[in-house]
Amino acid sequence: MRLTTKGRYAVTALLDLSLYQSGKKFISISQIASRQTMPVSYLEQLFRNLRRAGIVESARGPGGGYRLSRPSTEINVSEVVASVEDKMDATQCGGATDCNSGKRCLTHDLWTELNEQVDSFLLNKSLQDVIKNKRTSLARKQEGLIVTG
Amino acid sequence: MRLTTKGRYAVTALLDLSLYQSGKKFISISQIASRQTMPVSYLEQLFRNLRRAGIVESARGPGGGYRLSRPSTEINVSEVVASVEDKMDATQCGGATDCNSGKRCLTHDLWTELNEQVDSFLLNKSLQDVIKNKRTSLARKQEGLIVTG
DNA sequence: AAAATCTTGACAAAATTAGTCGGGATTATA
DNA sequence: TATAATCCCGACTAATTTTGTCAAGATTTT
Repeated sequence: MRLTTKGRYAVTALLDLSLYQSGKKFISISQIASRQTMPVSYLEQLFRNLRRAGIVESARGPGGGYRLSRPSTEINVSEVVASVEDKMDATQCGGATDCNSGKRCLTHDLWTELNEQVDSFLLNKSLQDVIKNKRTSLARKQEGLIVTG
Repeated sequence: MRLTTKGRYAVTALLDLSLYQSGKKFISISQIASRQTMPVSYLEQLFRNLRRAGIVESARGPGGGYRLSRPSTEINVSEVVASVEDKMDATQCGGATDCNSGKRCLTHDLWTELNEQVDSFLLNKSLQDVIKNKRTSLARKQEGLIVTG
């Protein structure tokens, strides 16, 4: 799971959509762009990926635009980020188990584990969670552990 | 907490040091470079930062080199990464609480929380943990939680 | 027909990261 | 004291990645 500003823009754009989309209405890219001060053509690029990933639906022509294809409670941040970022492997060895002349490179498991950690965090965050700024129950439990553990 | 190949190189180099340093002997950069196939001059740059951060000690002249300034159980991955990476703020708004005309930007808390998550993971991993490829007790507890919900 | 909007691929600009280089300082050893 | 090994430093360049633009086209509503 790679995370650059691209992924962050995508999440922000979708949150904007969640907030301003009433019912099944479509929202145009230019509206989002002006509200969130992002370049229109860059957003177009991102929405292309979001649509292919089945996260948003589109309609052309006047009155057209984009809308979420599922309720915001059913879309998690991980899939949003993944849809716009290129794949990265955090291990830097192609994920191969024999990356260091027959045996795993020293840090292989470390980065793999970190990756899992980040991904499970984002998987458990729905767009709605972010909007309500509410921590997931998973997050709360983990925080508890960090304190006591 | 930013994480690029630079930070990963630093961790790998220190693991090499942990593995090949016997007693208080110093290990030269050129040895590490050839074992881990990393450019000498790039390693020099990293070790400069590691030394300033108090993670390694150095000695010049023949027989000189670097050694850990603490046992590998007392050095965590987070500080290693932080010592070579420039500061980044994951929130993309300077960490200010009023990043979006008076109120926090939509994703502010999300990225802050993720950041904390990653950092606490790396903080709880010592170099020794990585070498032994053993999961920290924290990690085990978190994994348990993920499974049980 | 006209205007609004998405769709696409290729391209360009900017920023970041990775890595180099030359010269210097220090220290052990012969 | 000379020599060689090694760290030390700042500035620079090269490579890569990310960010963002552009032009032309396809749909759809009015």
